[in-house]
Amino acid sequence: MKKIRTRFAPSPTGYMHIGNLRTALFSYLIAKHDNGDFILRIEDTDQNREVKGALNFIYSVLKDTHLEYDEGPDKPGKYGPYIQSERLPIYKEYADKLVDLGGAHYCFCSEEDIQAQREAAEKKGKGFKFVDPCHHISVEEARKRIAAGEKYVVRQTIPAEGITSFDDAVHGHIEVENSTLDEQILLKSDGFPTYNFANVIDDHLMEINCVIRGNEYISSTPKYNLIYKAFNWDIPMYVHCPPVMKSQTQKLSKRNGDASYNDLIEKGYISDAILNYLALLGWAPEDNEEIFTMDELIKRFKIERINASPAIFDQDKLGWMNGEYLKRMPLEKFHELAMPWYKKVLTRDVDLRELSMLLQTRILFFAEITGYDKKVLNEGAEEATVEHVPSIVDFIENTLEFNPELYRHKKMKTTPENSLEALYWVKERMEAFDNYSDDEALTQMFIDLAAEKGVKNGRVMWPARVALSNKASTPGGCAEIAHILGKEESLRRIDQAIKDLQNALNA
RNA sequence: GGCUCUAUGGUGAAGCGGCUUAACACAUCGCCCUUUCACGGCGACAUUCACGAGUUCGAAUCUCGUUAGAGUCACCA
Repeated sequence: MKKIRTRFAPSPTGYMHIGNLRTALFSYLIAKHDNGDFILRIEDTDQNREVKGALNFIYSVLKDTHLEYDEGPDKPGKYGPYIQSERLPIYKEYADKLVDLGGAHYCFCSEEDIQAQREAAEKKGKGFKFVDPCHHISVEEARKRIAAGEKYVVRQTIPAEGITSFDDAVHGHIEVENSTLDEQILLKSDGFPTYNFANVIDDHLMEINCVIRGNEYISSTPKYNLIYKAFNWDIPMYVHCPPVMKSQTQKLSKRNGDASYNDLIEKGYISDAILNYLALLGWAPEDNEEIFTMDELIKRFKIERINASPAIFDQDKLGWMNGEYLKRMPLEKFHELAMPWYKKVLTRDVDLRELSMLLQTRILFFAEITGYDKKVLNEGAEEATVEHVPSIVDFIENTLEFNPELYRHKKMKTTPENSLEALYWVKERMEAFDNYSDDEALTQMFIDLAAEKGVKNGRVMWPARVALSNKASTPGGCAEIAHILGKEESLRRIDQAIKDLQNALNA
């Protein structure tokens, strides 16, 4: 069998859609599974949509996701150039050839003409299908008019009758009647090809023999096949991937402000985790494993196991997977990644390594350190509401608002009253204690204290933790927090808590 | 509206005609561990595969229809 060649062909829009990235991943995996080539091609045939810097953006995303391509604009191969706007003469040449072969014709209709036809049809309440009057202009005459400077487009010629079919690796055999196909424009009046034409020409010229793309191209695939046939070229294998949805009825989209790859990175998700999660959207391995390295994915990925139905993007599961990646990495690595996030919210001189140790098993993604905005789509509501999730470590930097009710805990058997008593004990012990960087010694100190007073651990530890944080839940218990805060600050907070509690109880 | 695709729990999904009284994972809810939260451990969570016919000794699995959703019908990709 010939070496498999797949391609990823994004438009430079400056935005990496999750569904798009997933298509790139699948293309990469399919190629590499069989030791094939993965090509990057830039589809920039619409000059109106040019976005500056978008090219570098694509390179950088592919780089940090480790989707390494064998050929691309910045990695020349023998099929270049890999940017469509640099291939204009090629498309012109093949368009003319296709006209000669009877697969296309020149058309001189203006957009206004067509628009008028469409409106007339709509008025009558009929479905519109453009019937091109230029069909009957002979090639010779058309070329004369073109030579004379008339504006024109090249339009695909579709046989009036017959059926065009193709086989899709995920959807099976698909048949369409030619009469339902539109005679789409192949070469625009500005001399640029449309996507519909350029992708066929390029795929053939670049010897792409396995085309992996989104589901939305299924309906135009028969038209592409007609072009392949007119040229008498080999038809590639097709793999049409189901869409990635945000809900049953809505696609994930930029317009709705849905998460893109970059948004996820900005929230502190790990790129490996994102890719791992994406692989599982619409694809399933043979066994029950879910956490895979890229190499494992390459080994296991089989086209037959791509699911045909749409997949809903589940933030919760992504979060879980990201958490798994965080837990599995060495503490050193976690600490290094967490550092920039700490810097955004913590200026106090505290033991950040200790903090990393506590956070590694507790956070799902790094933005939990700084706090973040979360979009909540309520049942039936059109607009998502934005909720701010506070930082998980906010109590370290700032003294949070005092609330005596936090001291009341049924299971710990604590009340504001007996907490005040416990805090006197705690204050005395902590003043006499010095080894704040030793978690075990610190914990032992609390345990001994409880034992001496003849109470359960919780009776002294719960009040201590609340006094140190003013929070119902914190990463780590009183010993860890005292460690992080250090002796001086810890004592300051205990004193403050005692004062606050006294005031509250007197009032 | 025409054409095309899809349909297993809240989510991702396994299942490919009998081994299924439907795996596994996320979420949720219990319980245990425990100085809170988390981690970890244990357990609960679809009598049923959108619905209706049909084929078959036997169907989530095959066929047809219905319904629902999505895609497409641009000088966008």
